[in-house]
Amino acid sequence: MSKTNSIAPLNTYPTYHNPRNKSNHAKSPNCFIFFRQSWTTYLPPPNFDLFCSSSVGVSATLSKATYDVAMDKNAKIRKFCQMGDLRNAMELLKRSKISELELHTYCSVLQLCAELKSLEDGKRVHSIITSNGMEVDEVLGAKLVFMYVHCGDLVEGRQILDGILNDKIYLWNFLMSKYAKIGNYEEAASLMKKMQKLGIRGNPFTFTCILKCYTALAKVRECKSVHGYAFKLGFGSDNAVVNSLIAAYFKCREVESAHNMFDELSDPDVVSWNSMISGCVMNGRSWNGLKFFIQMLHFGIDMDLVTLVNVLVACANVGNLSFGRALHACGVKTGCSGDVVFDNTLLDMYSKCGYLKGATDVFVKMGETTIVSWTSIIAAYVRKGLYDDAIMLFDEMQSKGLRPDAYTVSSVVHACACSNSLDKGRNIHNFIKKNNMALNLPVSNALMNMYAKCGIMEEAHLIFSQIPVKDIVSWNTMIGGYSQNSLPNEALELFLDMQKQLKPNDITMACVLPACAGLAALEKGRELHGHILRKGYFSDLHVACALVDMYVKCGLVVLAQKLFDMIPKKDIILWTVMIAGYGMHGFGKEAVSTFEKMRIVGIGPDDACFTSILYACSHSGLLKEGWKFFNSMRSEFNIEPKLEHYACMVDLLVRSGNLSKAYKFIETIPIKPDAAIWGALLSGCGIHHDVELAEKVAEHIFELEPENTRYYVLLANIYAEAEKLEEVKKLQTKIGKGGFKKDQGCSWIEIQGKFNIFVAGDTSHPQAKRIDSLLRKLRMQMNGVGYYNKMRYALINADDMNKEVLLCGHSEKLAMAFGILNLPPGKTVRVTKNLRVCGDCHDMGKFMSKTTGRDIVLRDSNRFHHFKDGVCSCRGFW
DNA sequence: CTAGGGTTAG
Repeated sequence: MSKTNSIAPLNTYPTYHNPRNKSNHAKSPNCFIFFRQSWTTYLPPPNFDLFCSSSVGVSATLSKATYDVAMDKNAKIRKFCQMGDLRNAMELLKRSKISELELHTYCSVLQLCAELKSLEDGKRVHSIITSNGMEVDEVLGAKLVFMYVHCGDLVEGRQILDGILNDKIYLWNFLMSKYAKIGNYEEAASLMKKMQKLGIRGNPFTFTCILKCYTALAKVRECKSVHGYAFKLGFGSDNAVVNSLIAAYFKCREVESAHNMFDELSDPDVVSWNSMISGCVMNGRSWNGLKFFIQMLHFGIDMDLVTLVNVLVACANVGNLSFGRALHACGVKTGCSGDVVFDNTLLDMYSKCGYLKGATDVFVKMGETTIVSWTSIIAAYVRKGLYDDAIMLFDEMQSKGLRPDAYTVSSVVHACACSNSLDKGRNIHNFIKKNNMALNLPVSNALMNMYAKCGIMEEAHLIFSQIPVKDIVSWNTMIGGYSQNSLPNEALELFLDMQKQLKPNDITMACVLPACAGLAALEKGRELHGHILRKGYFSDLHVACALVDMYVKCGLVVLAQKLFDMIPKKDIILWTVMIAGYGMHGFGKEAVSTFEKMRIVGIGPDDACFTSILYACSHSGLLKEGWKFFNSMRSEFNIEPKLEHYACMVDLLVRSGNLSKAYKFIETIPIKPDAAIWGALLSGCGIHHDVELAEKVAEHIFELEPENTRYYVLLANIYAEAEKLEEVKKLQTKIGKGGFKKDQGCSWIEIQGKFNIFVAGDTSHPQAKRIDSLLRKLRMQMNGVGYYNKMRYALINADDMNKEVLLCGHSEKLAMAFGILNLPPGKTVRVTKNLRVCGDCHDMGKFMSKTTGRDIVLRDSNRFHHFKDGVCSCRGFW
């Protein structure tokens, strides 16, 4: 079976929304300077007497003498604080008597502790305050909260805030924003609820912060409720609040609400426009995002760095290179180019627009590179199929001392998957284990995909089973992996498991359908077709293609063709599937005309497509056409034939009886022929009874694949037909001793969604007697009209030799008979066999179709046989 | 003293 019949790569993943943890860029490294400047505004109030006679009791009772000393000490400590000398301030504080210290001195020290983020000193001041018996009132409490929160002890800060019930909004906001920053959105939300309970009015900061939290928690209803509350308090026209709402709605996929918010803004600023652009992009409406950008320029709003970054992403998504170049120019003009984030995004834009040179140019000119730059340039090489370069870049990056993150690793694992580099893949897997990155879901998914692509499903499954919370990509990857590795049962089983937890999507369909195709599970396939129609997945080319392929392989070519005709934009893979489909069913002329139609619509054939058309020609005996296509590969399309193309040509020669030509042809192949090519010739020797050539050919084969039983059986049959029974016996003992892997012949038929599986000589089936008597009756009739029992077919597979199965016991006969007995009259009997059909069963099929008046479609491991009125569609070509 | 919009992977 040619490889081309499988559909395109199935693991194209859905792009789904990933709420990002935004780093707060406002926290620049010079925040200390910022605090030092603002701190000077917190110098002691001018009227000290007034201050002392207020609620602070301790100093109010001081005598004039102590007062002066105290004044001196307090002033000294505050002086140290002013200069940022925490050490001396602390020393003096510790050495001072309770009676000497004033509230404001404590405040100054706490402020400095906060600025220097010295939690230890802060705590000491706190304990001094407590042991001094100072009342922690609103002023001192606020300062303590500020210190604790600033130093990162949110729990202590929260506790003090709860105790003093300060209604200073900034303190609440401060705590809330810190919780948001560390990702503890639940705690932030609980603060918000407490504020509401206490009747503390929020301000714009409160709302922007809480919206961010609820968005991160994906709480749409809570966002809406905050929306209502903020508007009730009169913040409906505050740009920051409305901008936050726009972002929140977009991230919750409430696109319409976001647009409504924007429309209500009387004076949208650059952030509002940026929010619209990014919102459109993240909701898959990049083109709309670009429109907003143009509109924004019409309104005279100046773009900034964020604008450009957003628009570049949109541009990358729509793949518009020329627009991207214009944006590049904008970046230079506005001074954004040179910024790492801008350059990273620009690089990625070029890469996604397919312009690798542009991406590398940006990369080499970058002064500063980050992990994102490297990941992007690696992904750029992967996108172009330059997998080895990508892997090299990965190594180079590490030698520069940059540590790959989950993004980088995913890209490189993907490169290994695409290039079938199992060894490199394993290396990176080890790296991942060492760095504890296997906990990252996309990384695990990428690894599974890599192992699946390399055909190691056990390894893939091990990873799959260790993922605690699997997403739809995990399931799809695993199902698709089983499908592509010819493990359709495992694929379907997993598909059932998946549905207990998740709803399948379009990609799931494209992953399961090949499993149905593999098993010829028509009922299941139809069920999926229904689901696809209800969900509107047919518009996805991958899905449509998989559906066509499924129907082809379930034997319903006409239906497959109808679906094929309905697909408006066909790609090369779809055309290839249809051509291969016709080929499998022996509709060579249709295959050729489909190929020509494809040429007319301007799609150039690739090498896989040529395999399909050559395969079709050989299976329909189209000798002349076959050679024409084969020769055109080089002359017209500049495609160098691969082994599989040569194999088709050998097949074609063999089928048309040109055995010696085929032998000579094999000798001229510039690539070393494999066992399959010689095997095609060997079976040709069987059909044309050429024992001498068969022996010569078999030598080549046994050298290449000494453990493949198939070829021993093939040769044994050739000997059997030539009545060289001694030779047959020799081979039989060889096979018996060899302990070779045997393919057991088995056939199955699906009736009302249930699979009935038959193996050769099986008498355990509940209907075994009925089947047997039907077959006996048919056999007698056959003999009566001149068919005779052809002993030469008796050795069609290795199993037969061991079990000495009688002719009549072949699994495909049993399955066909079972179908005739159990399907309503007029319904086509569809049987699938895992090996090639044997000649006697083929005769039986033809005869059955005539005497019972039934259409029988038999799919074997090589092609389809449509039995109708005593004739088979293969016309002897199989 | 606290805020709203931004880059990389499958």
